[in-house]
Amino acid sequence: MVTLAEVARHAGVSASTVSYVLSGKRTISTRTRERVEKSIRELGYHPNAGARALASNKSNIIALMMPLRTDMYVPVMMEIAIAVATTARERGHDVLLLTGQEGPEAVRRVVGSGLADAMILMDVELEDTRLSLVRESPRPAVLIGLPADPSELTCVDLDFAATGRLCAEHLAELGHRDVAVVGEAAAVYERRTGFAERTLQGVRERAAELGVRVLHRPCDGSYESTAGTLARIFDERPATSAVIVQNEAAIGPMLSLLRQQGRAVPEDISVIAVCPEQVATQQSVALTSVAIPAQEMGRRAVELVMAKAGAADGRAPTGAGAGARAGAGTETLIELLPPQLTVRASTGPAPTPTGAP
Amino acid sequence: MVTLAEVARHAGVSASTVSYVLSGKRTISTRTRERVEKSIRELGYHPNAGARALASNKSNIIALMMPLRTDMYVPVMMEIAIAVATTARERGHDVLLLTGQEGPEAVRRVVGSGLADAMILMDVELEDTRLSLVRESPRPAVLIGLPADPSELTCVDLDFAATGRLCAEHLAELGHRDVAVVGEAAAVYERRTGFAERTLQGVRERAAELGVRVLHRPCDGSYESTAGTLARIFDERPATSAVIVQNEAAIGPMLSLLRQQGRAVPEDISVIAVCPEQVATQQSVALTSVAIPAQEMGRRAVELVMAKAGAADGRAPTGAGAGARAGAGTETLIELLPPQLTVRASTGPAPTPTGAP
DNA sequence: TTGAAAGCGCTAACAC
DNA sequence: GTGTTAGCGCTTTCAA
Repeated sequence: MVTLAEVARHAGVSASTVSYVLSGKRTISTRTRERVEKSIRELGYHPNAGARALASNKSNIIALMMPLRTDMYVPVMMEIAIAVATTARERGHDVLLLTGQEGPEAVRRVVGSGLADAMILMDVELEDTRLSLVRESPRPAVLIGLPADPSELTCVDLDFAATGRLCAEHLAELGHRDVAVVGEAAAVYERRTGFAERTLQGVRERAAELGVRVLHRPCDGSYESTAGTLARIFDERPATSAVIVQNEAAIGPMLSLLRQQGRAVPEDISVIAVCPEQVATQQSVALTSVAIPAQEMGRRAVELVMAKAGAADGRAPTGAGAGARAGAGTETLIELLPPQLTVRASTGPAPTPTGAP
Repeated sequence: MVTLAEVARHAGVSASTVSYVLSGKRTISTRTRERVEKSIRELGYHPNAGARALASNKSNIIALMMPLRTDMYVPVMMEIAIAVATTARERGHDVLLLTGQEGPEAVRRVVGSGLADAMILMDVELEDTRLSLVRESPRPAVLIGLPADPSELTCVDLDFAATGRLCAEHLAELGHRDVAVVGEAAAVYERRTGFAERTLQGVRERAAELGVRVLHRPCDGSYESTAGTLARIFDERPATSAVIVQNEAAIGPMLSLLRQQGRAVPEDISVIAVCPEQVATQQSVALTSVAIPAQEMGRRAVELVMAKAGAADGRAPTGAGAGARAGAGTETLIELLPPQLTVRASTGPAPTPTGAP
């Protein structure tokens, strides 16, 4: 294994010079730099990660904690994870993958061992057992999702309330007066991240303002469940002319069922989905949708967590020995990404009650 | 930050004793061990990962390299990743997530820096640019997937040829004589992992033996494409009474289309899918399927890579200074997981050509 | 059964 | 602009 010392000898300089060439924390003459870089290349030198972490007290690793549950729509998780990994690499960091399996303990372990410099937690629940640990952690953390009590935390999420409002508005403008919401499974509403409730609240709020009636039904996403949900909706509100779906699994079955029932989209019924772009465009009808900006969420999470890490480094101007907390940051910061509605082929004007115009 | 030295002082023992209590590499009297463990608990000690890696030359980290492309069926990737992470944790390791973005370079970086002790590569292509690096790497690696030339490599994959044979057999036993294969997108067959070809070959081979005719058509999984594929199939082989689908995206549309065409499953047409269990069971008809054992693949990959790491450690009995390679292992090892077919509601006896029995 | 001490490879003062 | 050097916290001989 090639060490920094060997590179130094090979280039005829001191170890610190090599180190500074690598870090750029000191100005080096072009001549020296080039010599060092040449040696590095010729010897095939790679700085040892462990030694670096030990000496600098920074691992250049961000821990990403995935949810334990798998009832979440997986592609979104994956897309976030990939965005996190990509963004982190752009900024010289690697990503450590933690599953929910280990539970809150993982936070302690990773932070305590100095394995990671920072954490990103996905799929945060309203009452998340990891939160107290995060608040006490000396390392910066960012949540993807919005817990019931976000105080002292940094959170990134889609603005689901605005999403709901946007959907209601779009349909109202098209003249719809009876709108149904096909939501997530009932269990999601009970124990979970709250995004479902927030969307629904947004829909109701704006719909009320615009004189649109809203009927909400949860749906577990299976074919049967979707059939049942649709049947109930048209049973209870025969005048329903538009559906907002916030449940990726239910989209396919729903379109299939509408087709079977002879309801044309969008002539007889309009459909808006809250889902990733890919899902919206790959259906039998291209869906008008509000995108779940998975990539952006992942990217912003990394940016925020690294900003916090930087702030923590910068602070405590070497000498003020008082503070106990290293500076994970105590401020509450909630970043809600603005929703964007893309009109495609699944929404159109409300059908006129009977016969011709 | 609590260090090992502090724990030692607190427990009234030497640093090495604490270290050995932690590693179990030396017998410690119960009395001493308990005292040390108590101190560890009371002080909230966590061994520093960087220092450990530096001193022991092992990071206890496995790198997991994900594919760059996203046209792979994502949930399977995710399931493998989670299985890898879980299994690794059970064995005291963490997982570093690498995306394909960085390309082969990532292999060099991670191995060179000692950041990871071993690597697992997912979604290996037939001609994969990472392979030469892997062969030369001093650290053990395991591939998930089977490249064209697996020599000197360790690979885990589902036995897709056997999968194809199993499907052909099942349908033949039910009396089907004309079978169609709805496959992956054409692009997949051209540039990719070869699993699609292997399945197809298995189907053809066994079908030929059993006197069953096979028609294969690629399909990109969109609704339109699936419709086109189905139309062609029934056009060219009106007697087709069974379909084998190896394309998760095409399953939903296909069932929907068959329904529209008034073809009942399984009375008029039998369907077998090659897909994860979850996908098979969540359709409008529970599908007879061969599972993609994502979890098992992830688990085995970790087990194999750790076995190789262990072997590399054990070998070179301290003194035989000759060998250059650290012992990543030069033997070729291919582990093909046996497929398992689960009969559900989508396959049944072939319909009799005309009218009654 | 336990201690003492020599590094592991790098960073970051501190000197010049 | 560059060199010297003292650690970072742990593992692991070697010695008792």
